[in-house]
Amino acid sequence: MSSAYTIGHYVRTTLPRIGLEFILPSNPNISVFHSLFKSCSETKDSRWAFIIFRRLLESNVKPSDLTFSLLIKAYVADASSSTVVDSPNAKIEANQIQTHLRKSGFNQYVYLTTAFLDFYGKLGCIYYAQHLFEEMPRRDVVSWNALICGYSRNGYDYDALEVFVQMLREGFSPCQRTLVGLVPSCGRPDIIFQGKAIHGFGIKSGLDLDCRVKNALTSMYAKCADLQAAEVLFEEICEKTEVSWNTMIGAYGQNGLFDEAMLVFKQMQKERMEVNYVTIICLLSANAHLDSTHCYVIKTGFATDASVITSLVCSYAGCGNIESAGLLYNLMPQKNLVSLTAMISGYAEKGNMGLVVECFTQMLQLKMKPDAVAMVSILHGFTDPTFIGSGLGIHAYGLKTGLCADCLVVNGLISMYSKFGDIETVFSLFSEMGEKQLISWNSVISGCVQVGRTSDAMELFCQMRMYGHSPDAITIASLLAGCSEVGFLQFGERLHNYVLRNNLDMEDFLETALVDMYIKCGRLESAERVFKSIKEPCLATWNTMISGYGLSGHEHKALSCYSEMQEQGLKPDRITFLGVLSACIHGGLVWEGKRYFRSMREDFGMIPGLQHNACMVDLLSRAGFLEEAVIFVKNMEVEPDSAVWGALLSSCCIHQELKLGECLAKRLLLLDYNSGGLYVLMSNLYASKGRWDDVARVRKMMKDTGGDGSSGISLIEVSSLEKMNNSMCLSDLSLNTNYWQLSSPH
DNA sequence: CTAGGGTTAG
Repeated sequence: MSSAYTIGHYVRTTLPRIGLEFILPSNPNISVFHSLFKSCSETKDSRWAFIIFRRLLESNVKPSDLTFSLLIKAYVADASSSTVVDSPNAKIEANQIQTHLRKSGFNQYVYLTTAFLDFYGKLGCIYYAQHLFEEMPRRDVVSWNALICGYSRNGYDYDALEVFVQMLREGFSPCQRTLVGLVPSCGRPDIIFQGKAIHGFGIKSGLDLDCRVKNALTSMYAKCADLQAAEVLFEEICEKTEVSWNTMIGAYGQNGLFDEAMLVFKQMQKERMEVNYVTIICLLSANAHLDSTHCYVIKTGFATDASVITSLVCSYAGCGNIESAGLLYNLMPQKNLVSLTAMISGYAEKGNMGLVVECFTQMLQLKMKPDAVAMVSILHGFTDPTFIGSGLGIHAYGLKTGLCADCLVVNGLISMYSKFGDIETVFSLFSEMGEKQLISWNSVISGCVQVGRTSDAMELFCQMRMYGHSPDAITIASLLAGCSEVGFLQFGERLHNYVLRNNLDMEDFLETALVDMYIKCGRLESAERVFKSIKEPCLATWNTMISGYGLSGHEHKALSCYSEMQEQGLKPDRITFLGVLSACIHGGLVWEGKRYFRSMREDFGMIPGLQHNACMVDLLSRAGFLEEAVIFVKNMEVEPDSAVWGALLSSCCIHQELKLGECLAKRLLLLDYNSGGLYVLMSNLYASKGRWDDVARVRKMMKDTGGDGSSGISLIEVSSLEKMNNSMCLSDLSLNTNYWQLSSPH
């Protein structure tokens, strides 16, 4: 025994560098191989396990059941790290070992088949596990546990529950481990009811007294946002382990209670609990102060832990500090899919698609297998039609690899094609989807609104209700945006009512969408009412209200709204200034406009963009200061674009400045600005001077270039009434029919 | 048993 141990120890330290032949005696016996397998387990390195097994067969040594047990243990010990799980070899090797197991007849040992079953579950090969289980002539509680755990950890939550019921029916008595494997499957709002039943079962059987069962239950309730239940369970645990504490930190973090998470962490240290790497990961996901946590990681020596570094990369990338994320990522000796995906999503958020594509290439070079989440992160970056080529490429990659079968990926594709304006592809992707989740409906509805097909969005909304989905804040916000676009006030009001009656979470974007809808539909008072009801409007909502006042011709209200916003301690952004400046244009407030334009740079350090400059040109020229406007354009730091020249030109129309107008029109044509608007303006300009020949000439030019202006569309609300009523009677929006009759058409 | 990457809105 002692010599075997020595060999094992020797192997552990030197195996990777010297060949196996060097260590093996000429006539090795079985115990030598056993101790080699043991050392693989100890070092959590299964890379040599298969080679050793081959040598064993070559040496004509007959394996025993213990051989297989130790061999599979070597794999399972390594399976906790992701390397063996990601390795395609592990699956093939396990298959081969299993064949030998059958040949030698040792598969009659329940414990050996169960060990394989468990390993297949850990590798994610759940169908192999299932198959093995079905083939087993005899099973024990451990076999059932392994199958339940396999289903559970691979996301087959219903199957896990079903197997549990079957297990009870066949008269097996669950143990603590059964529940520990099963309970994580119930951490979903749709099956928390079953989770509570299991909890009850645990109480009745006394199995819930086990700390690990209680940990799992705590986490289950936290995942369903039932923090009270989680707290009660946590308190109930007599001997809390570090896992219990981590679970509670995670519970608060997942539900946005960051201060509470921090308190639990402090309490944990007070109780002299040992902080482990999962604690750090939980803290990071609970929005702990990034710099301090990073320091803490370095001081406590967790900086060598790959999972911790991965989490740090994710946190830095998530808060927009992609530089720090990149520095850390580059220092990682062993890159992994999660950290690289975090990098991709950071670059995508910043719109740096060059680097996104580079990361994707790196992913393939490093032989990582992109999964659905990685795909979605990449797709997310393709924000406009300039990326159609790369977007199609990624779509093709998804088709080839089978990743497009994942509805996550299809959702990503739907929103990408919406941004490309390719609504036909959106529809075909959507119709080919099997089970359509709420998020898929939302994606396609928002896609319709984005490309200006509001009536299709409404129709889809009806269908969505027919399929039994309840709209959420995002559905409503998308539809409200559609209402704003076509001025569909009554539908917008119904949506508002739906929000109020169903206590939908009044998130920032929903409030903003409501205010915007009322403004665009010409209901300033309603917009004001909604705005005043908001406790703490966010910057976007303030911006909407400011520009709304401007749009409605209340420039002074817009400006006082702007001051009020600053009194609330909010800092304006570029969009705020667009609202403020356009309000000045509407009111002809030249002096004020100039002041705000200056303030943008002097008080807030923002460099005015093209749009801000166009506003100034518009402001000056409309008010008749054409000469000053021209000087302003000449002094601009950025190259003027069509909007700037267009603003000048339209003022020439108002002030009948023919010569300047002609000069500007030429410039615009040189900019390749070939829009009907330009010809219409010029035609009007000539008409104002009575130069009818020129009018005819411009009109002909317009026809020749095919730019006959965009035809106007008039929308009357009543025309959509029927469609809307259809939608309403399917939803509980229509339950209140009185409202519908009482509200007079506006 | 606890844990890290993602989607719809803006």
